[in-house]
Amino acid sequence: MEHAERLLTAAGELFYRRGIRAVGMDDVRAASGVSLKRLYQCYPSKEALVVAYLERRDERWMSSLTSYVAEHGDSVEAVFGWLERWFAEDGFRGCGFVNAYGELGATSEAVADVVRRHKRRLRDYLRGLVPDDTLADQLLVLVDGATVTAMVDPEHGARAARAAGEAARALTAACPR
Amino acid sequence: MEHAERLLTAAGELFYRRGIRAVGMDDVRAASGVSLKRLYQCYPSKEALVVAYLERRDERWMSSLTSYVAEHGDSVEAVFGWLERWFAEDGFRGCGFVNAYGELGATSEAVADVVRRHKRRLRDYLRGLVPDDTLADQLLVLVDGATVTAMVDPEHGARAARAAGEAARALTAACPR
DNA sequence: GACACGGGAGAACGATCGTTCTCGCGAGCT
DNA sequence: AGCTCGCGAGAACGATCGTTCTCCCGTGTC
Repeated sequence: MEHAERLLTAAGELFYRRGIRAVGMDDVRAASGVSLKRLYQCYPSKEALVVAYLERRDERWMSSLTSYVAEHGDSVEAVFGWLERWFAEDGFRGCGFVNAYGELGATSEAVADVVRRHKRRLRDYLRGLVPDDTLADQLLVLVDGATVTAMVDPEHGARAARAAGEAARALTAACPR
Repeated sequence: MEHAERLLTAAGELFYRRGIRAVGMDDVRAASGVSLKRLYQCYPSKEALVVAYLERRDERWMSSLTSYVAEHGDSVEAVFGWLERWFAEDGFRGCGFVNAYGELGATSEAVADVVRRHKRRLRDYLRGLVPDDTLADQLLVLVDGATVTAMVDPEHGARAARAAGEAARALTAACPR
């Protein structure tokens, strides 16, 4: 069933770019070329589609980050190099999870859950890169903060990423090895 | 005309807690006690009400932060002390501007603008607290990152604020005075 | 060829939204 | 008292949403 795949690709694009509530199920149908009937066979409700979108985004986003960082010697700096590239991508619009949480976190517990899981996974991954728990918390804060700053002010996204990266380097260097 | 005030108070509460698109104009009417007719006299559209909400939120949020920090000797650490208190407030749900941008930034240029102005004002204020431009960028990233982390994981909001505060202190100390 | 069936296109449905309109009451002026 | 005007309550309107249903055609099987 490649329909689910086409649906997730189209829905992901739309949800991320426009915001979730701004996208109707008929928009997803039109963008994916999958009929409404089959859409509801694959995902019985919009909420289910949204959760699937976020779960797929989690997988792809995390694996893109981790493989890039692994290719660069698992260094903390590589995390911010990856961020800088991400911020420069066409259609970058901040963290899809934070945006989803702001929109639906108060309404849908399922959405809030998958966002929390994603952030926990990210923190756990960062924790593996550094020798210290507090440092992992700080890295997470820097990553999310740089993402927010780059979203609101796309022209200075690179500056935000570099400032965060320098902060991370300084903090890491100051930390006992 | 105190109607505008009552409207902004009620609308602000609802928009912030539930998300903007989740709140109907009739919800605002019910919560404020102001008739629909007068609502549209004060704010000719929902977008106008949203913009007014964000502008008022900007004023109050900034003045709460700046007056607290001023009372604590204009120290950078006070910024994060204030954040920690904010995160612990009932009904804290992250940065209203980031949430609004994620929801409506792609749809409404007016909303995107007021969010950008707020973040620029915040950065300018932080710039006055530190001797360095890059440091101001880093502070902004830390503030927004801590806010996002505290929103998604409210139990560890205080931990995020303290980690960010320690990061800020370390970065400030490392910076030439 | 007859027939059952699955799926696509899109109409239909009920809810809700932003916005406007109607109606009727009550205060203030002459 | 009579008249006017502003306002509140809420119905109405048109659009749009999530979801379901109808209709019809193409295909595979006997």
